[in-house]
Amino acid sequence: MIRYSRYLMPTTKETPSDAEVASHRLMLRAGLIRKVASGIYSYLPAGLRVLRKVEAIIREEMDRAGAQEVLMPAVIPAELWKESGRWDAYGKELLRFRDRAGREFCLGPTHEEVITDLVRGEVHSYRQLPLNLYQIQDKFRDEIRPRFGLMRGREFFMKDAYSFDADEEGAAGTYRKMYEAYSRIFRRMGLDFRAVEADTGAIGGSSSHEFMVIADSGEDAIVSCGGCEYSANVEKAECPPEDRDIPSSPAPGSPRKVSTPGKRTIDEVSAFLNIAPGLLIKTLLFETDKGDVAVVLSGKHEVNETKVKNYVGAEWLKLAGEDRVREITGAPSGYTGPVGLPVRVLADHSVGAIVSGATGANEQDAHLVDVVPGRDFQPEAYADVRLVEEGDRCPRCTGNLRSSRGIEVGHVFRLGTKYSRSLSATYLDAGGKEQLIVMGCYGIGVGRTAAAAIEQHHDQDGIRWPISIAPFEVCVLPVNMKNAGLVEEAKRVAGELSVRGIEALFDDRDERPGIKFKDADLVGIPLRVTFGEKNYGAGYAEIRDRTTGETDRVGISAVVDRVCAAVEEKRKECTP
RNA sequence: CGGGACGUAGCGCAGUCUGGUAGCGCACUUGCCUUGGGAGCAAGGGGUCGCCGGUUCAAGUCCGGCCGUCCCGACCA
Repeated sequence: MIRYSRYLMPTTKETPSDAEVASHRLMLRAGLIRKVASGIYSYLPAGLRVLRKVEAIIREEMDRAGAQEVLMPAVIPAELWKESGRWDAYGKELLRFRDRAGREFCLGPTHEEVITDLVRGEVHSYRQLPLNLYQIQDKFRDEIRPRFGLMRGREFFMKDAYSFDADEEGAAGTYRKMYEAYSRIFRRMGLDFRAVEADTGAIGGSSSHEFMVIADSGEDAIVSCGGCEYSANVEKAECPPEDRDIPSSPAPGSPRKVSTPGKRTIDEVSAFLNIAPGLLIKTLLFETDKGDVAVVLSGKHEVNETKVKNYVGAEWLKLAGEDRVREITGAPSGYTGPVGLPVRVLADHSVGAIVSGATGANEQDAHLVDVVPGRDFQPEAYADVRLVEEGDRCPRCTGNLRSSRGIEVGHVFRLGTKYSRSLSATYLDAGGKEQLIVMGCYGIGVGRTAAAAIEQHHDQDGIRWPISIAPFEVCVLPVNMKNAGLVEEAKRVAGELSVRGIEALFDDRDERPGIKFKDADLVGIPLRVTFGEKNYGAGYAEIRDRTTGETDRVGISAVVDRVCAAVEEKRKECTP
């Protein structure tokens, strides 16, 4: 039993001005965290309790799935990162520094290098595989823009696991196991989530899923099918070739140039020429480390830069600036077209659906009409490079895609041999032949998961923690501290609850009842036992459910049993 | 890094335009009062006005530079 009067949980009535989203605001107001610097926080006692509970659930499920916990250092020598090639590739997010002797180090943003170094030193035989190691540890990423409190911090707790298998088949099995463990973990935290297909980004590897907690405040856009299980991050979501929904025959001859003074955007050109946006061939120029690329797609769609980047195989890519557009096309942006363009042209499938369209003339105030893809310009390929849209047909079935927003709380990757190759992690197979270890990696943001839970579980009064990760399960609240008998009785109940394995907060502060009620709601303790004077005089106390607001008047002798039953019930709701 | 905003007591803000003794609410301390949804009365404590420089008799206020913070974009657990 913890006494509130001695507990550092400084709640505030006022909202800190720099907190925008619910989880950030409520974590500050409930006295769970305090900011030290941008994206860097101290965890106060109750906040730490939440994190420890999240960690405990992760630990149990990782152990159940056969993983073993280790702990690696936050400080990592540069040599390992140079060996993997990421010292240069990872960019400014990697916080680097030197020790007194001038040796280079970084604070680990992720631990593929360290774990692979460990494993290559200890694992030499197929008999030692598979192996799955994880840790829950402080990470540092010098984020471009930290935001939303624990949602995107620079220093944060992450569970990161790394698996080592003899072959792809084994790795696929481990991946499935982790996928299932993750599903159990988030279900136990009472979260509404989806596992979505995702781009692999800087971590690399062959395939991956993100675990997204559905919330409007989420930073990621995802789509999911109403008819089947398909769901994906919009970065990744496939857009299969479309039917030619606007039948027409190609105009004979060649494109005609028309004057379009001052008309640069799709909407302007579409209105001016009276041509549907779907028949405009939008042309975007990109600069990449592999050279300039023009991407053409239907004017009704938007380009997906991740897909372009992956198709080109580029490390980086950016939309060409006004100056570069002029250099390449001889015209200001808004008049770019693929006809006669002196750079490689990549076409989205949607262009293949256009029999005859209009596009920029690479000349100020002019566009071309009667442009036939394949006749008037020849793209190097037709590929999927557009952004998915709500209502698109599902790539797996005949259903339609719905869009929503999500918070990425977990990410699982199949890494293949990316790191075992660069760091030479090998083993001898049964035939005595040297083989590369096949790896996977699996992350969960601990603080972010707690924040995501608040995003999904709060109301105007405060947090409504799922009991599995609440800082306390029950708040025992004597309304008047001057009434010695009442206080004694409340204290006895809080003590007995503790003895019966329930985490109770005893609000023994000499505050007015309103303040205590507000704080209990704000902090989000799932159950509250109230000892009021009238009820106490009649031999009763009250049990109130934070989520439903339901209140039961219960005889004092039955309170402990009733609370235990209610806690048990709530714990069950958080069982997968 | 590009765009926008902000920095005055622990928190929320006013004062800055138009230079002239630094204010309000909450919180905090003490006393009284009150005890079922952030009460009331009274008396207090708490500030290098983000930092450095400049203009001026005089700078929170005007000018210059720097630092920090938040929001929108590209990156990620």
